[in-house]
Amino acid sequence: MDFIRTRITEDNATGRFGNRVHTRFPPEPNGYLHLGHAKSICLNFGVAKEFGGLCNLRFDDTNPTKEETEYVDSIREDVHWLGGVWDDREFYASDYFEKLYAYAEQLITMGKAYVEDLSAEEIREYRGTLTQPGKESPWRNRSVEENLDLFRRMRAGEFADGEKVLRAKIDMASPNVVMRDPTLYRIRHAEHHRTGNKWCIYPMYDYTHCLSDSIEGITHSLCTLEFINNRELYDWVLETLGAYRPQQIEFARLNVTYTVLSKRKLIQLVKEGHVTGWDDPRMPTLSGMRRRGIPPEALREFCSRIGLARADSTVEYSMLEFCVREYLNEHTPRVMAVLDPIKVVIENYPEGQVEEFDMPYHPEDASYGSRKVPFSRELYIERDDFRLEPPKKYHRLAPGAEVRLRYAYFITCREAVLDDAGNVVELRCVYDPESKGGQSPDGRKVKGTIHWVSASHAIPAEVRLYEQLFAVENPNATAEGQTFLDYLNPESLKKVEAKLEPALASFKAGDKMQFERLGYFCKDKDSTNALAVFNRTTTLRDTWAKQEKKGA
RNA sequence: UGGGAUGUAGCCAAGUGGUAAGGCAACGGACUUUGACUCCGUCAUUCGAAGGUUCGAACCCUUCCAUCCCAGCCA
Repeated sequence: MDFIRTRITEDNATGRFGNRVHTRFPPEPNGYLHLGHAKSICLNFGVAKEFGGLCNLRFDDTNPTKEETEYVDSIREDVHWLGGVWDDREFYASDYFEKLYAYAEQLITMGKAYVEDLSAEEIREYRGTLTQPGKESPWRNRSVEENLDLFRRMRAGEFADGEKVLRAKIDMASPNVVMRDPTLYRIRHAEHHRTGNKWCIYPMYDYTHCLSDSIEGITHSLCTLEFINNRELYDWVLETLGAYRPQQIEFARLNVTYTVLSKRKLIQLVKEGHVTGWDDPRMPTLSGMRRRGIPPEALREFCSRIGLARADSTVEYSMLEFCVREYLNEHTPRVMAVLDPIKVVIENYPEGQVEEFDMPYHPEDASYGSRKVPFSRELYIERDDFRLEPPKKYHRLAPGAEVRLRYAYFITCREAVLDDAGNVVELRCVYDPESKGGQSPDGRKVKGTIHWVSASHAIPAEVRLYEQLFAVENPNATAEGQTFLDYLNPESLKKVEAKLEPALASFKAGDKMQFERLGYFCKDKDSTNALAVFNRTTTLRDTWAKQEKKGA
């Protein structure tokens, strides 16, 4: 059990929150959700479920200049997709603006907040530095009456953006910079995606978040480590207002190798066109991963496997890959596709003859059923499954070598036809009619089994082969004069024209399947009636490739 | 150089005074009509370092070192 669940268990044992467990997932609708959010979603919704509690979905929309409804729609969809259930508890910080305002007046009345006339730059200067205390503003000791009047006029729109702010009166000498009279409200004459033009003053995060948690009766407010300094202010606001106080607990945010998980960087990738959009299958966004074919179950498993702690950490991408393969291996039909076709002619197979083989969709799960796959004289096999000069231990096709065509026949390569440039353009083979189904009555063994597709029955498709978006483990660690964009992987997307077995025609966009011996794929929404498009979610583990590479 | 947080294997991560779980990766091997899957095995004499307390320390104490976060009218 991780430290957060341990803590909740303790709180329940002491009855601190009356055995209630109520969490919330509080995204700001200023971008799409990504893998880092998945950790938070799994945690918040997971904890609530495990302890018989509830988890709210709350949009932290206090900055009208950055937030858009497009983002709230995508967030709603992504959380739901990942398995978050919030019933009717979909809240918005902006729903609380009126209450927040009343609390602010209360703070002023208590002499705990004041209207500041200093400019942003002056405030910064007065704040001091990390090693030097700040100094008090000349406006810090205005009367309650004057503060109240000014604050009301701020709300009424009498002042321009930046002219005034409301600050908490705490301690300009605090070693915690967050406590040096933090800004509570700023003036923004901007349209808000939900409240329109009703407001021109907007509350800041520190002030809004704690009160929103309080209003919703949250028990455990889980957030990432960088907010640990803000906890003192979180507690201060609620305590001085005498409001119900949830417990904030911080955990380490997720980092993953070969990717970036910062909204700023992701938005840049989209806006500058380095990817096709937020849902580009190379993006670590939930929508991107969904389109890539990564199932939510795999993401949830990943989140539970990476654990939860307070130490900064970077999880290897292979961990995610493992979870994806683990799930897809069990839950996906097998099918045959040739991505880099080379033609095979079976010389002793009658011209015009077509046989159909019944092949199971899943070798270990009969409930997947089967489909018929046509076999004929001319086939396609994978270019990589043939070598003119096979290396040691290569047990696929080569001149003179015999191999099994999956679920069909044994074939032996008689001859490779080359073009002028020396490229293999066709393989002339013979088959053993006795080996129908893939076994020979004389009991002879063939080491290799390769996949294939009947040439005349094959349907064409575009297959998009993805690799890591970044070529280095940590794109955030930039050398002098470089940005993370300098580490983009030029090979991250390769499109190939593939040949598919006919049964693939019945798959729909979003369907996931394994192309035997190649990897897991997902039919893309870009598919048209004329051309199907598939995304490679991930390859299969390939120990042969690894072995061969090592030998080379 | 103020304050806060964190250091256990290549990567995550348990462990909270009784002699270093587990997963991923890696490496061997078995099986195999997917070189997949599955299965078996190997992988920390040592827990950031040095001292100290104790019969006994990754856990307690002291000092040191390293990394991360904070000086938005962002969240």
